Amino acid sequence: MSIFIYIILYILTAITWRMNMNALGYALLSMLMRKPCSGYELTQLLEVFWQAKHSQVYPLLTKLEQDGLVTFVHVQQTGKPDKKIYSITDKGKALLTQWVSKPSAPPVIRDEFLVRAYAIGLTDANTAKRLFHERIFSFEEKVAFRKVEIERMQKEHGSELEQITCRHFGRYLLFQRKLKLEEEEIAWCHWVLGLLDNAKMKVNEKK
Amino acid sequence: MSIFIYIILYILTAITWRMNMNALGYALLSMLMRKPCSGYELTQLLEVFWQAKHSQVYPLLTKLEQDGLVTFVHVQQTGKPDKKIYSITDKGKALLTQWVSKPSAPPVIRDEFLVRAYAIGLTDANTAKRLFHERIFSFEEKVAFRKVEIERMQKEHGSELEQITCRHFGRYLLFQRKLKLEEEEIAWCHWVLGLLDNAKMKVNEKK
DNA sequence: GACACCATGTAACGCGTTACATGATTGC
DNA sequence: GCAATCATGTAACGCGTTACATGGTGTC
Repeated sequence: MSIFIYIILYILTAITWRMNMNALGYALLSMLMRKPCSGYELTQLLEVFWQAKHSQVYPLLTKLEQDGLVTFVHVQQTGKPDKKIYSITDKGKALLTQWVSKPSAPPVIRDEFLVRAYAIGLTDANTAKRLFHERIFSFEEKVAFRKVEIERMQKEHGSELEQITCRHFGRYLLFQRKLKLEEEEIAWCHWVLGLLDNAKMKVNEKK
Repeated sequence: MSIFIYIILYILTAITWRMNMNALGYALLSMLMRKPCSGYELTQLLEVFWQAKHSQVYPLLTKLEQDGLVTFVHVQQTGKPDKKIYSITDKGKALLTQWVSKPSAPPVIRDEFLVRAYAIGLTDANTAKRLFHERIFSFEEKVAFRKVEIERMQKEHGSELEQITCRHFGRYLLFQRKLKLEEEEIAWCHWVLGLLDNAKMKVNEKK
């Protein structure tokens, strides 16, 4: 009885091994669900997830194509280099669909700034403030950019955007999430700056 | 004239090359500023930054020791394996101090769940909801844990904790940040669940 | 009897980054 | 003239993960 289960598991393992699909592979497939794209465009769009480099994207697309998960057509352009436009296949769509409802691996987050924040006591209050102001500045840029993107989406697609059936629904969710988290990061920086100011005032009081 | 600059740059490069310090190295140094620790303990404490494995921590500590940035003493224990307690040296402290005020590399964030959220349109509304409920559950656990840690710190160190001079200030900042961001993540999930419910209601209206 | 915790290490492998390589067009 | 944008690729290297290895104590 359970032999069948082992056979199925074996086949699934074999497929997984042959395809060696990692999260980036699925990220590319899910991007291609929205619309066909070139490798170059995918590299830019991937920014909603994380910043993968083209040197990783191009070879992976070749691999996905070999595994029959995507196909591409050559497109000749004038004044610009030629490109390959990739589309997801039925096989790719099936693989992605069965992957979506599986449990997710815990997120990987590595942020140098947090180490600096941790060791902030090694600097004077002014340097500390400078570091947090710089952090705020870089995140405000991100927030501004994110807001533009969200508004553009809302103008283009209207209330349809907030429907699961909309092709851009997933992208919209991620934009909103990034915006929230980036704003929260800024709020945290201001809170820290407040603490640093309190400390300064107390020093002045002592004088 | 500019020859001096090149010599300085060369020396700095040579030092950097020999020490080959990455963010994890500085993370360990900053942990050791708070108190001497074993490699095992450092691996647990590193959780505030990101989850490094012991297989990375132990060899790195050996390297830091060879570079004279940390020292260790053997501590024999009964009922438990022996351990090495590492402390930061003056050289390590100096290196860390000059690193803290340098600009930070952009954070690395890789989260599989976001790919699933992006491709959520491939599943039915119920599966989608299940995925977001699971996400909420795992983040609520983190929030609860974080709150316990913060309260423990506040009880132990009182209002001194909110002073840059406190040895635990950095750690406190990071705990508060994680808490805020984790709560924001949960809020986002609830927002998404709201959208998914709206969609369902509209389907019902059509019936 | 199995599992989790404490504690330290090594080896192999795969993923991701940096750098090398090419080339036409548009804007400052 | 220089940099940026579009567009695709390869090669080398280092970081980080998984797995292998050991072994005593305490808990279910």
